[in-house]
Amino acid sequence: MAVKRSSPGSRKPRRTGVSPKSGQEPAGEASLSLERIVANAVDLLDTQGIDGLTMRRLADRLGAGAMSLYWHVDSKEAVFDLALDSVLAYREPAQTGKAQHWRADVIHMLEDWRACMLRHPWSASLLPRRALGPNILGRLERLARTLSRAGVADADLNAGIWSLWNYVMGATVTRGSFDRSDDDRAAAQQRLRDLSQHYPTIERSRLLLDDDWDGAFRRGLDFLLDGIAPRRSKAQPR
Amino acid sequence: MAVKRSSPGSRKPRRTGVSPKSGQEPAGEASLSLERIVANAVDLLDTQGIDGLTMRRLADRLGAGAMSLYWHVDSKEAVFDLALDSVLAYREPAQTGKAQHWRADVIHMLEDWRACMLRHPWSASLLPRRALGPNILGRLERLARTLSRAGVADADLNAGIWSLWNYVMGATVTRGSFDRSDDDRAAAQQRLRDLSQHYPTIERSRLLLDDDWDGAFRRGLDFLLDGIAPRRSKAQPR
DNA sequence: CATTCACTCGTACGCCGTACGATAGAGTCT
DNA sequence: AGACTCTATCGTACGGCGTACGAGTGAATG
Repeated sequence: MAVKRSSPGSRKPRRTGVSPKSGQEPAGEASLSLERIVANAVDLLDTQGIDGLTMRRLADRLGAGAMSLYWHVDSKEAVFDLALDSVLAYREPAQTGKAQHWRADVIHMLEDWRACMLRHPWSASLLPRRALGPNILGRLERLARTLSRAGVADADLNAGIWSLWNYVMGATVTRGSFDRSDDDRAAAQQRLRDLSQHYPTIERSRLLLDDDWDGAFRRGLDFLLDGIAPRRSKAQPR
Repeated sequence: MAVKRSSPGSRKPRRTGVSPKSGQEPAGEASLSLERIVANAVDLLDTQGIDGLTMRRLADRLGAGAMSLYWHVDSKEAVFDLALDSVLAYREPAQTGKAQHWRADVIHMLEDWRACMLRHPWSASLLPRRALGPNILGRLERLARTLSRAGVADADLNAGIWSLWNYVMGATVTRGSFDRSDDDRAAAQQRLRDLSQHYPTIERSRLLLDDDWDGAFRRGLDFLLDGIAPRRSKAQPR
C-alpha cells in the first residue's frame, strides 16, 4: 500500500502554455487541476469529516464528472495522500536575523506541526496509514538538521528524532480521540466522568477531564528535550 | 462519534441459562455471540487487513446472515471498537513476589502495549478515531497508579502519563506506516533510499533505513522516564 | 392455547470506488 | 486540407458496501 508503482493512469497534465482567455480565472468554472482537486478535498474533509470525502462529491464541487478526477489522480487513496501532505507544509519562522536557539527552533516546528494537524482533525486519523509526503519528510529533515547542528551525537540522532516525532504524533492522535465535535462535547464530558469512577487514580488526577492539552504537550516536550539535549554525561541508560 | 447514546438496537443477549446439549460446542455451528463476533472480527482484520472486514464476510465466517450480527452489535463502528479493545487486554506480569521497580513496571506495560499493537497492525490505524475501551482505560489507570506510587507529584502526574502515552501511541502509529507488508518491503526500502537523496541529513543518519525500531523505542522511553522521574530539582521548566 | 420474548435473516435501498470506452477539441505532420 | 495523435472530460455500468425494515422461528411464560 505504501509504495505505488507509478501507475499508467497518471501521466502528468502539462499546462499547454496557452492559458484561457485572460490572466485569471473568473470564478467557478475553471478547468480541473491537481491543485484545485487537492484544495477542494481538504475543504471537504474539513467541513464534512473523513467520510464526507467521496469522489462524486468532490467532482460535483468542481463542476466536473466523477470520472474526470481520475485523469489527474490514481485513486481515492492518492487524494488522501495529497490532502494530508498539503496540509502539513511548514513555513519557516521569519528568521529575523538573530540566531534562534536550537531548542526554540525545534519547539516551534513541532508545535506548528501539532497545530496544523489539530486544525484539520482528519489528518491525525489519516496519518497512520499514509505514505510519507514531501512536506512530512521536509519536517523530518529540518528536525534532523537542527538537532545535528545543536551537537547531538550522530549515534543519538535517530533515537532523538524518532522520540520527538513519535511524541508529537501520539499527542496529536490522542488529542483527536477526544471531544471530536462540539455537538456532543457535553455528553462526552459526562461519559468520561462516569468512566472515571471505575478508575480511581485516573479520577483523582482528573486525567480525562483535564483539558490543558497545550500545556501538557509542552511539558512532555520539555521532558524529552531534556533527555535528548547534548553534552550530558550519558553513561548508564538505565 | 466518540460518544454513543446507548441505542435501541442493542439489548444485551442474556444467555438463557440452559446451554446446548453438552458442555461444549462441537465445531463450526455454534450460535452467535458477542465473543465469537469479536474474535472472528480480529481474525479477519489480522488476515485481510482493515478493508477486509465487512459485515457480510464476518457473518459468512460465522455461518450466519449478515443482518444477524446487528442484533448483537449496533454497527460496524462498534465492531471496530470491540475488536480494538479486545486486542489490548493487559495481563499483569507474573508478580513473582519481589516488588518491581516502578520503572521496570512502566516499561513492561508500555512495551507490552506496543507489542500488542504491532501484532495487530490494523489497531494502530484504528486507534485515532475510536473511543476508549475498558482495556485501554485499564492501562491508563495502571500507569497512573504506578507513577503516583513512585512518588511523582500530583501536579506532574497528568503530564507524565500523557507524555508516556503519547510517545507509545506515536511510536506504534509511526512504525505502522512503514513496511506494512512483506510483499513490497524491498520496493519500500528502495523508495526510501530514493527519497532520502533529497534530504541530506536524513540520508546521512539513515533515519528511514535504520530498522532498529525496538531499540529506538526503548531509548526514547528512557529519555522520557528520565524527565518524569520524581525527586529531581525541577524549578526551571525551560 | 395465546402471548411474549430472544434471536435470525432475506430483501431492498442508496451510496460507494472505479473499469471501460466514447467522446471532443487542440496541436502536429504530411 | 485532411489524417492522426494527444490531452482531457464524462456517461454508463458493475460489484460491493452498510444497514433499515419487517417477517420468521422456536422456546419460555402466562
